[in-house]
Amino acid sequence: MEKYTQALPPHSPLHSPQSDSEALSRSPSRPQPAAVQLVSLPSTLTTPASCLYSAPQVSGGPHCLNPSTVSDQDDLTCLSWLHQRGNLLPLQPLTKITTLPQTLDSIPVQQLLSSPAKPPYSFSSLIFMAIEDSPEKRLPVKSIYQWIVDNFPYYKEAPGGWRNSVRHNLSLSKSFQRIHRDKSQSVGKGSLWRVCPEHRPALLEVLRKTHYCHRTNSSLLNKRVLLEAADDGQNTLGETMEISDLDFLSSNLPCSLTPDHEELVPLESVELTEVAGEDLEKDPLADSGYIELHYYQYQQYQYLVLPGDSELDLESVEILQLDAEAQEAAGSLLDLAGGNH
DNA sequence: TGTGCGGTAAACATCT
DNA sequence: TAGATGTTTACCGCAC
Repeated sequence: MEKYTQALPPHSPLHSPQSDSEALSRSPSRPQPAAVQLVSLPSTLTTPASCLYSAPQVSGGPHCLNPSTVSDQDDLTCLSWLHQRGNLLPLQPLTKITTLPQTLDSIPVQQLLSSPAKPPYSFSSLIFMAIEDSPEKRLPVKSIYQWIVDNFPYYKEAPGGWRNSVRHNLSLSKSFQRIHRDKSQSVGKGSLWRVCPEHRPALLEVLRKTHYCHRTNSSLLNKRVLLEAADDGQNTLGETMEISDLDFLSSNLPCSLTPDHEELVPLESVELTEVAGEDLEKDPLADSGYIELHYYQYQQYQYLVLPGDSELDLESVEILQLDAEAQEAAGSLLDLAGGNH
């Protein structure tokens, strides 16, 4: 069993409604008073699907989210969450994830991702992410293509017209600047493209909103459905459940199947070791302006446990994660977090 | 209904 | 010369 913790600023501008994304795996629900939420997160999927659940499990992953490490980030343009997630596919395999097969373990990842959905991100966002994900923060158009293909398999099989759209966006959008290559180092065709610094916050905002909109539109976020499924001893997706306390884990039902005969985590066999168990009684960060998230690993699933008195729901957590990353990327984490630092 | 935005297609020019 | 790259225009659908 592994445990991951990370502290996040609770009052970001994103902490409001919710966004979506990898969130597929963490279907949101409003927390009951003094409740602990548990979310099982399949973690066996490998790239690119793993990014759906990668936040806590990628090595060094949360560093960009942890305010304590902000100062370690010399590069304020860091979008290392792109690296942490591996990609932003979370929004893509929605249909796949929501229709988990009988036995997740027995289904090849490739099959799960056989027909990825079109990413909700605009081409501007895709280009932005691609460029930001590059070490030099500048890329030739060809590398932008490659990044998109690598991170969004949808485009691997999509007709070539999207490349035209990428070029169209690069040329048309004021958010991107063309940098003429030094002839001395001219290798290959074309110029390098970079993100126009003054438009970067706007791009981040668009990216965040895309995240948000997609999530709020997701049926996965329908708490009622989840609760009803729970009442039936079922878990709609094997992803989210809401419980009153941790005792539930050791005492409640064995896993049951969803109407789709999805295989769920056998809860009765889960042993959660709260490394810092007292945290659940009183969050030592309660007055610090941060909340602490507890991640547990059990077999192929991960569990996220929130303090019961937290006013955050899972969507908010998701939002916070993205937001914290985006804020840091923008170099304005402290400002957006309300100066709790 | 008008407007803005994003996606797509196409034509054309330029560059390697 | 071919293919990649860059620019521009036009059209469509959607959301507000």
